[in-house]
Formats: sequence, C-alpha cells, structure tokens
Amino acid sequence: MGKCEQCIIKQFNSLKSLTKDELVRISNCKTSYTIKKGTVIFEEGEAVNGVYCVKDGICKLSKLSENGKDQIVKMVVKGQLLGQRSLVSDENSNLQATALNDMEVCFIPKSEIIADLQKNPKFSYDVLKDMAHDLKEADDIIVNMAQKSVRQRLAETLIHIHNSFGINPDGTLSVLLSREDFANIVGTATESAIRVLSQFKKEGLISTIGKQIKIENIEGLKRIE
Amino acid sequence: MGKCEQCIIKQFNSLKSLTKDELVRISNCKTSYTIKKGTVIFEEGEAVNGVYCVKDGICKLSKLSENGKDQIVKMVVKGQLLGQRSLVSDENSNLQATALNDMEVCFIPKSEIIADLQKNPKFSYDVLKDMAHDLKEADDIIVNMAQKSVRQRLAETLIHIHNSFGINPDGTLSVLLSREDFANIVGTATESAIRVLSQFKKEGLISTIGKQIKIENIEGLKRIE
DNA sequence: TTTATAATATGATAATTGTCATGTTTTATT
DNA sequence: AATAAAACATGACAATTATCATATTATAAA
Repeated sequence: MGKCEQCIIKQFNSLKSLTKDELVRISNCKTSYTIKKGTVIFEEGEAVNGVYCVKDGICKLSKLSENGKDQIVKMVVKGQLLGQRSLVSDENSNLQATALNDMEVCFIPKSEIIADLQKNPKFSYDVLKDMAHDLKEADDIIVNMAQKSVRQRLAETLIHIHNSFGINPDGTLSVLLSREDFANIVGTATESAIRVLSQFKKEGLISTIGKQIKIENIEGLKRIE
Repeated sequence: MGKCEQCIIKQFNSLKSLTKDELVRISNCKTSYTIKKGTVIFEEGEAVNGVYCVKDGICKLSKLSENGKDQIVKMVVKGQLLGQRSLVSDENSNLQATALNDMEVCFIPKSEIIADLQKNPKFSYDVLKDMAHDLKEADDIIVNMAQKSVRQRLAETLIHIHNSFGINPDGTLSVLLSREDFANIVGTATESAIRVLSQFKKEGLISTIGKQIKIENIEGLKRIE
C-alpha cells in the first residue's frame, strides 16, 4: 500500500501541512480502497468517523427530501478531502455522500487525525482556510438559488464544471453527470433541466455526444440572463 | 473602555479560547464603538481588516444582485463574531454587512489576531468549529431554497428567529425585521412575503402588533408543507 | 400639525417552473 | 440478439411565484 509521506495527492489538500512524523503515523492506520460508482459512502444522519482523501474519482454531497428529491450541495473531486466538516464538529453528517464514478480513496480514522488538528496549528489553519472557502462557495450558491433563474443556474453549473473539473481531449466535460444530477445541482425538476439543456443545444451553446456535454460557446453561456 | 479579559461577551464566541496574555494584548488595540441602524459595516468586495465582536444589536450579511435584490445569507447577533471568514481567507468579503439595529461592537484588527490563529491551536480549533457550524447551516439553507416553498421557508424563518434570537416579554420576536428583510431572507419578492404573512395571520398562526410579529401557534407553523 | 416618504397591503396578470402523461432512445441484462 | 430497465425527451397543463398597479397605512421630516 502507498505511503502518505510520498503520496502526491496530499499536495492538493490540507494534509500537506502535516509533519513527516504525523504523516507516517497516519499512513500506518489509513485504509486505502476502491468505491464503486453509485455507492453511498456515508448517509445523512450518520456519524462519519474519519476523513476520506480522494485519490481518484468524484462524489456528490447531497440531501434527500421527503418527496424524493436529492439536492446536491457540493461535489468532491480528486485531491480533495471528504468529510472534513464531520471531523471538526462532533455532530453527525447532514449530508449524504455518493460516488459518481468509481473512486479510489484513503480513509483516515478520526481518532488518528483529530489530535493533529488540535496540536498542529499549521494543519488546522489550512483546514480552516479550506472551510472558509467552502463557506464562501455555499453563500454564493444560496444567493444564486434565490436570485437567478433555472436557465442561469444551469449555465453557471456547466461553466463551473468546465473550469473546476476540466475537460476530456475531445472537449467534453470530464465529469459525466446524468440529467437528473444536473437537476439536483441546480435545484429544479429533471424535466426542466432536460428542457433547458435541449434549449442550450438548439442555441448552439453546447453540443452533446451521447450523454457527454461539450461547451461550444462559453461566452454565450456567461451572457445568459 | 472595557477590557477583553473581563468582557462577558467573549464567553459566547471563540475569543474565550485566547489566553489571558493574548486577551490583554488584543484589548489594547481594539476599538469599541457604536454603529447606527442601517449603517453598512463593510461592503461586498471590500477587504475586511479585522473581526467585530458584537456586544449588542444585530446585523445582516447579504449580497446585492444587479436587479436590486439583496439576499440575506446570515444574521449575526450579540455574542457572535462578524468577519470571521475574512479573517481566515485573504480574499475580500463576498458579502455586505449592514446593521439592523443600533449595535455596539469591538473591532479587533486582523494583524493583531491572525498570529493567535496560527499559534494558539485551541483558538483556531474553536474558530474551526464555528465555521463548520456555519457551513452546515449554509448547506441546510441551500437545500431549503431548492426543495421548499416560500410558505414553508417563511414559516421556518419565523421559527428560527423565535428559537435562536428570542422573544420580548410580550411574546413578540425580539428581532424586528421589515417585510422586505423577511423577503430577502426567504429569497422571494417583498409582495410575496407580505402575502404569506397576511395568510399566516388569517390562519391564526401569528399575530402582529404594529410591525412586531408574535408566533401564536408554533406547532402549526412547523406543520406547514 | 402638515407634508412627504417609506412600509405595508392586496388585486390582476404574466412569467417561471413543476407535474403528469407518453414516447423515444440508450444502456444493461439475459 | 432479444428483452427489460433506465435515462432522455417533449407536450399539455397546473401550481407557484414575480411583476405591476394602486391603495392604505405608518413613520419621519419640515
């Protein structure tokens, strides 16, 4: 099994601020494994007893409502940590985590890393910065949900996925989502998301190759009001 | 001027985790003053160069849109810290802070407190917990905005204000908000907020004494779907 | 007090979005 | 390859919410 000290992935998250000794210790207690697409990593209301360092793949953090809708609040991709908040607050998770592709993760038990959080100020400052960033993003989402139309939100979601998660060699978005996933990010009905995407296609803003989406006119998407 | 070491307010926020020495140092560089109702404390895009410890009063954190709407993301009340996030991230504020009543605050310059954040793990762990809590709340708001009706969100807002900010001796909500403020919290048009409140009144769920709102049937409000 | 200004209120109507029905295509399974 | 099951697509209609118009109150200013 790989060692945390030598793992490149940690460069992308707060684990980089741990000392060599801390990393060696964590390396010895971590478990590294694969998660199949569609697997629920943890459920809403569950106590998450550690953090997942995402080495590959992508997952969604979402919340189910009584009527069966599933609002996606955040996506966690390769390089990021999953379950950071539950690490800090002793409360149970308010969100469900589900793998959107096959993932490769390392699980670090809470007991092992919580001490570092309390003793290594550089590490905790790093986690703090991360959390501050997440909070800013969450605030922006609230404002978007309140002030923008489904059409605008969907356009912005496409741009965000394009910019933050990248594209394949053929120009399609590297993160493959179902229409339902898009609806759940934007906070609308699946049919509405489908309709708007069809509209974008008609307007030449995007094109599709099967389920894959390619942004054809990013400036056009940005201009949507 | 009061001394931080002896201030009772700090018990309610992360400042309680500072050492006596740290508090004395901060006490010497803080400025304590009053902010009139309606004053903009800091604007969107502005660099906030410190934190405000709210000794009395209440303010809103909001974001303006092009069409003149102002989405309220969070309210900061007596005992809490305002500007925590800007303390951590070097980015400018994404939100505007505006006093909703006359406020009494202490301003602690960033330069003075940032070192404590990096050196005092207990303090930074506390700030971290606070931020984790804010993040959880923000996530919940996103989900509510996506999944619930204006009627439900307004009912929940009333309950939240009742439970978190308290009531006056006569039973009215202690935080006095305009109908527009309610609309901006819920993320709807002012007219819609007014209509729903009128409806609640007709149904006997709330009563009003001038601008003041009194919850008459909290269970009824909770039951709204 | 009078006047002006802002906040609250409510109707009428339009725009957006959701829901249900139904058909087509894609993908998975036998 | 045949079948079943998902996912995608689109029309028709209903529900929710926004917008505009216009009163009516409150509140502040002269």
